[in-house]
Amino acid sequence: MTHLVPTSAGPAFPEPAYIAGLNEPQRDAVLTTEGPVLVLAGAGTGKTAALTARLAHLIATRKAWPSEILAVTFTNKAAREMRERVGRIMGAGAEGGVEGLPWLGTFHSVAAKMLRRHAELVGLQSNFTILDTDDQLRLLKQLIVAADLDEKRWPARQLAGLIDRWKNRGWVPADVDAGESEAYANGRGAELYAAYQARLKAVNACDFGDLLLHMLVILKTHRDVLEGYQQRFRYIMVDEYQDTNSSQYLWLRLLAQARKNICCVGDDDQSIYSWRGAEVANILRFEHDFPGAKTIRLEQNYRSTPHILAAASEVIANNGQRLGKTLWTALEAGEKINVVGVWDGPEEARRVGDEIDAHRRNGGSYDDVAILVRAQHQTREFEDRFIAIGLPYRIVGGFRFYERAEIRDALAYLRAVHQPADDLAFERIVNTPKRGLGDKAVANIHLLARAEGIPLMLAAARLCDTDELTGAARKSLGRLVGDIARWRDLSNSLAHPELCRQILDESGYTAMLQADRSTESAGRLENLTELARAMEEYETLGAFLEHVSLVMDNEGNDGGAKVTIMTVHAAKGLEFDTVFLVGWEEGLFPSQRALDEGGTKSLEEERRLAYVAITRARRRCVIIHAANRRIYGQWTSSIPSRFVGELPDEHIEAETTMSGGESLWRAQWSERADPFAHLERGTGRGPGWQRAAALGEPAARSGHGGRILEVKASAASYAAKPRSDVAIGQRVFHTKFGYGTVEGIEGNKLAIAFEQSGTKHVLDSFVTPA
DNA sequence: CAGACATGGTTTTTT
DNA sequence: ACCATGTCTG
Repeated sequence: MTHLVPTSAGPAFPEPAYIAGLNEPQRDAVLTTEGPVLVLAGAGTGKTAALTARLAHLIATRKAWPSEILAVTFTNKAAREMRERVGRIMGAGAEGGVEGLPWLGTFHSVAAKMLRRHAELVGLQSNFTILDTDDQLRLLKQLIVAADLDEKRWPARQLAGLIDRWKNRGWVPADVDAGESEAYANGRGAELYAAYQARLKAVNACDFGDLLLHMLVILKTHRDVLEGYQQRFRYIMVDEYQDTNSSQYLWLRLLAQARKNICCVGDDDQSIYSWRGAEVANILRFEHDFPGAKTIRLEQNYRSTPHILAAASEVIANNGQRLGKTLWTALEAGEKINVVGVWDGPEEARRVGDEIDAHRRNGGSYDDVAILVRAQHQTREFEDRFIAIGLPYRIVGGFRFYERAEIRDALAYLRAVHQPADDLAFERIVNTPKRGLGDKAVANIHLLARAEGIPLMLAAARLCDTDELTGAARKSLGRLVGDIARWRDLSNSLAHPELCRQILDESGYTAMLQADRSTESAGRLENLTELARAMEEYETLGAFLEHVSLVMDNEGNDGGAKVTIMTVHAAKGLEFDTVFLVGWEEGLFPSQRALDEGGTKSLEEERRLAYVAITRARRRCVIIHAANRRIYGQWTSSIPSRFVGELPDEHIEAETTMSGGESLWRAQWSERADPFAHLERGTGRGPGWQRAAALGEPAARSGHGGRILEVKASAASYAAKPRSDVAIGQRVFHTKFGYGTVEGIEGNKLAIAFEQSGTKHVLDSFVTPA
């Protein structure tokens, strides 16, 4: 065991700039380079600053060459930010050269880099493909059918979820015990997992979980490889440690075992990803796992005003299992948190819109503002409203660039060219665009491939030499196989963006989109142009494909200032001057699902989510709850979130837009009384929304009933027959979207090309002939 | 093979 | 209510 003297005392030479700006605990985190260190960094306490300074410090003091440092993050964004900041501190020095670069990246990208070097140890070739969820599901579906299971009863999604969970725990198929296996298809879970792994190997591919799992297996079974990395990585740093899953944890522990210079940064109060395998226990257990570990707490918050910080702290204090921190700030008091009760969803959106307008009139920028929702579907309400009043916004998340069908098709072509054994890619493109190769032809290819144990591509080539296929199909398939071979040759001589364009043209894909005159096809063609352009930044086709499979983000920074609408999850790590926290109602936040099945554990995770949400705000935080909301098309009444009740009175300013309402509802939570107690004898139709619906029949309240009746009326009109006074080509006026031309009529739904806001589908009852 | 109809399932999201 | 997917039918 190596013994190195901890250097927690500062160096004798003048303090470098990267340390000068740090507070005491931050310094401690930077200078305690030896031995295991856990940095508990509360929200907004300068965690990234400390982490980057530490990395810079290790390099600047020559404790390690850059290439001897491993720094892992969870998202590409975090990795990018860290790289940039270290670059700024170090100047050109960090750019590489003889000293190499630090291994800085996401768990998955680092693991992929390692795995490409040792792929053969788990039966893969180093140019293996990394599958995304879509490919994964298609593959699983095939296996489910092959196993003679009803894919309705046992959906591929479920199996994918289970396998993912097992991989997150670091389990290979043999590790799955009967009890776990029982969860799928009467105990055939493990069997299908094994079949899936075999299939992946056969097509020289792995999924995301495999990147870590395969490396874990290699490190466990190949001492030389493990020792190589243990020697190489003198220092290991981990960001967002509370988000690590078991497999990542085991992987880290193996790598850190020899030198024990591991520094993990995280915040147990911000652990919000247990549903994808994160184990808060990893951070709670750190001191136990790494004996002699030093724990450093970063507690000075530089982000939020005292009211916001105090409110957030009070809410999170309701959780049981915590390492505990006391956040404080030197900032001025500022505004209290605004808690606003509104009538319904549309009013919530109106209110937020109005406040943002006011903010703007007072000289604020749209960029300062974020609206944080619990669930993605909540964004629609705001989108509708903001389009109507012309307020610029951006929605973060949702469908990503690389998940779009046309992009995935194009990538499949590239993959088929790059990696001939990529059966999933081949399958995807074999009849896209349509080239007369239907189920029968594809089944034939599969049959031969399976019989011979060869990739589909090869089977297809052989099939063309036989008489198995009829004339047209044979010719068509022959042409495709020939084309792919030709493109593969071309890939050696042609720049890959150009290759991409050529493939899209010659395969008929471009023509297919051009022939499609639907509203989306123009955008799809644009996306493909964008794809080819994006390829220019990568050295090789292989490098590009690796990037795509690991980096699924697409930050379009077009144009001017915009209000940001996103989920609380997506907002972790970000901060905004003004934050609107909307939909704070029981059943929505905390979510019904958390209330129904998770018990205290998932309720505490929801509370951490609330904590993350509040602590995104720098100066102004507005929390809104609505009394009525439309859930799956049904109008439902709801009561304010219990988290609203947990906000301390002295730090909030409550308000309601309903006559005499607010205090009544909030009071129930404030008194910590069971708000459902008086409902028990209600409809008794189960928890959540139904129960809440029984509360005081808000829809019947005088003065407000009118509005809800109005909405109900419009919902009723949905079923009515189409209007006779609108026709295709007619110019109409819509109260939200302005003037437009009718492009299509489906029942009482109209497709209208609006002059201001593009083509939308709207109900005919909302337009008048212009 | 395309287009009409039915079905089911809707928290959070990375990699 | 809405969307994506799967199945049936012409």
